Amino acid sequence: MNYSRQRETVYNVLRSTKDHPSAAWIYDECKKIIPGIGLATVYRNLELLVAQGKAIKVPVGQDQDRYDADISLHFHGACPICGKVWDEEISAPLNAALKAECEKNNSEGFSLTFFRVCGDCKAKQEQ
Amino acid sequence: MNYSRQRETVYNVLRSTKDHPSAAWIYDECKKIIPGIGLATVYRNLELLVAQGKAIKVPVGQDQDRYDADISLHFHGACPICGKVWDEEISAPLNAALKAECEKNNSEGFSLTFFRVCGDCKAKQEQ
DNA sequence: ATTAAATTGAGAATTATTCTCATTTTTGCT
DNA sequence: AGCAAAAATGAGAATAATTCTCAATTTAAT
Repeated sequence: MNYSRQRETVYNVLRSTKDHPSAAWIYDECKKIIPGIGLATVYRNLELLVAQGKAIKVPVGQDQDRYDADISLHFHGACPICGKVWDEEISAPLNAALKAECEKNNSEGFSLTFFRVCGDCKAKQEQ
Repeated sequence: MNYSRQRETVYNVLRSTKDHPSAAWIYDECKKIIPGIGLATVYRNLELLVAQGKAIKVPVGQDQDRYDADISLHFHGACPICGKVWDEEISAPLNAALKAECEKNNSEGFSLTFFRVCGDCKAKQEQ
């Protein structure tokens, strides 16, 4: 695999945030750095990063996929309305139990997501 | 909300399987019972069933969403290649810890999915 | 420098899902 | 049974995220 400035930029942009961004957001950020970058290039390199284990795709059952450069064992909260994704703190015992389970059944990985309406969407509902 | 044969059929088809089918598969099965049923009707009623809490959407980060009429507390395995979804057995302690966590942070629900290449895809890889 | 392999950008193509709207079905009421 | 309002449908158009194609450019080894 050869070096490319585009790939490096996609990775840097993804690493720059904890917001679990969508491909479209990453594309917009990359354009600020490499104005001529193509959307397909962003998708291509995100897919590569995931295949290489340098990023994960966070499935939330919304229209757009979310990406995360944090590949450590951690968990997500997601708003079922707007699709926003955040890191969710869970108890140490649960953390340990999950880690053990994952090792026991030798999964490549797992995804644990709690669904909860986020503050913004709750405010809009109450209007 | 009024009764409709289409809605009942969508629900019955979904309940008839443990395969976590896609909307397209459900549509094909429904057509065997109501040949003239429309695809939009299937989507509409799946969405309704989810909103009513009679089914869940299983996000697996693949192209198509998967649905499940089993709304009990349980967990999934998913193949990252073909998107197949199955029910995954986990240990009682983990089960209890998850239940507690969910109640503690009063989430509407959560999704726990282990990723593992399925037998079919593994066989294809080795060819 | 040269060349083969890898990567890109542009836009077309694909595909899952949602939307629109005229028509049909359901249901409460008489 | 007959009627009207509300709900639901089917068909196909519209939307939107993602993938594909391919000629042109860039990378990296010789």
